[in-house]
Amino acid sequence: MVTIKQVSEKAGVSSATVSRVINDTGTVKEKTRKLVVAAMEELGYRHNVVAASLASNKTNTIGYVVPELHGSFFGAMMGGTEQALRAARKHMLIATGHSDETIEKAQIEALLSRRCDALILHVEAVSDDYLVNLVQQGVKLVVVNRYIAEIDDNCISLENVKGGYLAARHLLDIGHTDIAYIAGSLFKADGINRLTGHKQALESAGIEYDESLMYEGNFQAKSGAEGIRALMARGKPFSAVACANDEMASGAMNALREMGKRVPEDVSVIGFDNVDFASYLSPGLTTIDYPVTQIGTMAAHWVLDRVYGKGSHEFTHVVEPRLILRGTTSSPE
Amino acid sequence: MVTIKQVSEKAGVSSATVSRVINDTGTVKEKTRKLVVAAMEELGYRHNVVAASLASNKTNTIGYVVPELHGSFFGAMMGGTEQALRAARKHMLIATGHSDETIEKAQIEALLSRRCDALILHVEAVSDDYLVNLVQQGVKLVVVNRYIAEIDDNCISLENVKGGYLAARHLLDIGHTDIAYIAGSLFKADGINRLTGHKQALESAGIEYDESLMYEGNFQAKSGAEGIRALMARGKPFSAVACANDEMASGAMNALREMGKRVPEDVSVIGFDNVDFASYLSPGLTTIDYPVTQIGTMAAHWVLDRVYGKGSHEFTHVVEPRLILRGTTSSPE
DNA sequence: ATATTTAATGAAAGCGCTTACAATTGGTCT
DNA sequence: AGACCAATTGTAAGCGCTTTCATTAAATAT
Repeated sequence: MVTIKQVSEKAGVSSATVSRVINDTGTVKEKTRKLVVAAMEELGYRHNVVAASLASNKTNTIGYVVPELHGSFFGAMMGGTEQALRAARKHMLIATGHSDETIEKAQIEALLSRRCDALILHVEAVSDDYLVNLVQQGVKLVVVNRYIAEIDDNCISLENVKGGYLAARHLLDIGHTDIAYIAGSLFKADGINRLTGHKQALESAGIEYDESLMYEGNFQAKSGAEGIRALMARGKPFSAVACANDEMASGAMNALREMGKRVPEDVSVIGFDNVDFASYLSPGLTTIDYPVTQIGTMAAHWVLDRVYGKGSHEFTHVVEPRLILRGTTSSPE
Repeated sequence: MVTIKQVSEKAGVSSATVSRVINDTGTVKEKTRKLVVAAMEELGYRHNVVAASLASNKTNTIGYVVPELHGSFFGAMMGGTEQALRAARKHMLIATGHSDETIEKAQIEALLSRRCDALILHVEAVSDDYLVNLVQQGVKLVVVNRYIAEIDDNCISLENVKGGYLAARHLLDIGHTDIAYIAGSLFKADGINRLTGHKQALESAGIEYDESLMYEGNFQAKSGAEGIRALMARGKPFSAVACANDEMASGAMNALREMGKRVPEDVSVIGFDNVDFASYLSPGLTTIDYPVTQIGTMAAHWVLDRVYGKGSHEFTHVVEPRLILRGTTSSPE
C-alpha cells in the first residue's frame, strides 16, 4: 500500500504538505499542489481514511440503527438520509436492532466503538432514559419516529395523532358515521397515537367512540384481514374502516372482497403511511402520507448542522401527515 | 476517552494483555482476565475500533453498493446480508450508485479508502472490465445480480433466462397460446434475459414468437399500464400477458381493469420478482420468485468464507427462480 | 532437584495519518 | 537596503491500538 510518505518523497515535499492537498486545508502553493497530485496519481495512492480518522478523531461516518432492512419503509428513510449525506461526503454504517433491547444496545455500542461522528436511531425497545442518558454523555444522536420530551431537540417525528385524525375526518367529511378501526400494536407509540387521533375526530364530530368497532392488529397485512373478519362477526354494522397502516388496509380490502363486499361501494377503506405499493392496489388506496423520505432527510440535516456545522439546512422536528385521496373511499350509499 | 493504557495501569498489567483480553487472542490467565475486565468496567472503557483497524489492517467492515435504497428489493437483499454478517460481528458501510458510472466508481473508491475488508456490489453502470480489474488488483468483492465470466467465482446471480422460461411455460401449461410480453428495459441484462427465456418457452412449445405481442417497458408500474394500452391498440388478440417484473404486472392489471377486462378470467397476468406487495394485490399476483434475500445471504457467506476464512457456509453462485402460483392466472375460457 | 517445555506477560515498534508549532520564503513598505 | 508580514512548508509529536519478540513464571519430565 502506498503511503503519504512515499508520495511526499516522490513529490519532494513533506508529508504534511501532502496531507494538506488531500484535505484541502491550510495553504499550499498551486505549483506544489500539482506536484503532489501528480505523484499521487503516478504511485496510485489511495487515501487511508482509517488512519486519518484516528489522527483527526473524526470518521465522517454516521451510524444508523433501524429495526429491519426489508420492506420499503426504512429503505425510503435511509435513502433520504443518504442523498443528503452523500453531498457532504459522509457515509453510513448500518445496523439493525430487530426491536430487541439487547440487540439495539449492542448495535449502538458497536457503532460508538467505531467512533461514528453521530447516530441516527430508529429504535423501539430501548427506554427513553437510555437515550436521554446517551445524549447527556455527549453522544451526538437523532432519534427518528419517536418523541422524547427531555431531548426533544434530538427527535424528529411525525404527528401520528394528527394523521389518525385526518383519516377519520375524511371519512366523516364524506358522510360516514359508522366507522370501524383496525389498530396497530397498541404497545407501540405509533399504534396508540393513531388511534387517539381517530377518537378525537369522532369526538369532534359528536360521534361516540365504540370499542366494539375497534380491533387491535399488529401492523401486518394478515391482521388486517383478521380484523375485518372479527369486526364483521361482532355484527355491528360499519360503512368504512380506517386502518393504522397500509399493509393492514390491504389485508382488510382482500378480506372484504372475499366476503362479497365491494370497496369502496359497500365499505370504504383508508390506510396509513402511503407506502409505495398503496398506489398499485386496485383501486388505489386512499391513505395518510407519512413523509418518510423527508424524515430521513431531516435527520441528515440535523447531523450536518449540529455535528459538522455545515451551514444551515432546512429543518423541522415535526413532520406533517397529509391525506392522499385515491379510490378506496366514497360516500356511503 | 479512556484508553487501553489507562485500563492496563488500573489492572496492573501491560497494554498488550488488555488487548489480548479484548480480542480474545493469545493466552491470558483467567485471573488476570477478570482483573482487566473489572478495570474496563470501572473506567467505562470503550474499545476504539478505528485504532484497532489501523493497527491490525482489518476493519471488519463490508462495503455495500446498491443502486438505490428505496423500494423493497435492496432492503431485502441487504437484510439477508446483514443477518449473516451480524452473527460474525461484521458491519456494513452502505453507499448508493444510482446506476451512474461516475458515482458508482466514486463510491467504490470511497469504500476502498475506508479500507473495507470486502465489497458487495450491485452496480449497473461500470463495465465488466472495471470489475475484473479490481479483482485482479486483489480487491475482495462479490458482484450480485450480475454475471461476468472472467470472475465467475465472484458473482452471484439469478438464472433470469430460466425465470422467463418458467413464467411462459406456466401460461402454456394451462392452455394459453396467445401470450403477450411486457419487457423490462432491454439495455439491461435482466430485461434481455427474461425475454430470452420467454422466447425459449414459446419455441419449445412450437409457438412462433410474435414481435407485435411484445412491448418494451422500463420496469416501472406505469409502463406496464402503457404496455397494455399499446398492445391492445395493435389489435392482436392475447389471453395472457407475462411481465418482466411485478411493478409492471401491477400496472398492467390496473390498465386491463380500466379497459373492462377481468383478471384472470379475460386475461391472465404473471409477474416476476415476487416483491412483497405481490401478495397484497387482489387477486394475488402469480409470479416468479426472485430469492433476493437468499442472494444477500449468499453474498455474506462468500465474504465470510473467502475473506475471513470463517468455516464453510452454505453457498451457491446461481440462485433458482421458481413459480409462485396465486390468483392472476387461469386457463383461457 | 535440575533441565526442558509451555504458558503468560511485557516492551516497544509500528499502522498511516493530522496538526500544532517552528522555520523559511518572498514580498511589501519605508 | 532593512524591517515586517503573510504565505508556504517542514518537523515531529501523537492518535490508540496490535503484534512480534523477548522475558519470566509455571508446569512437566528426567
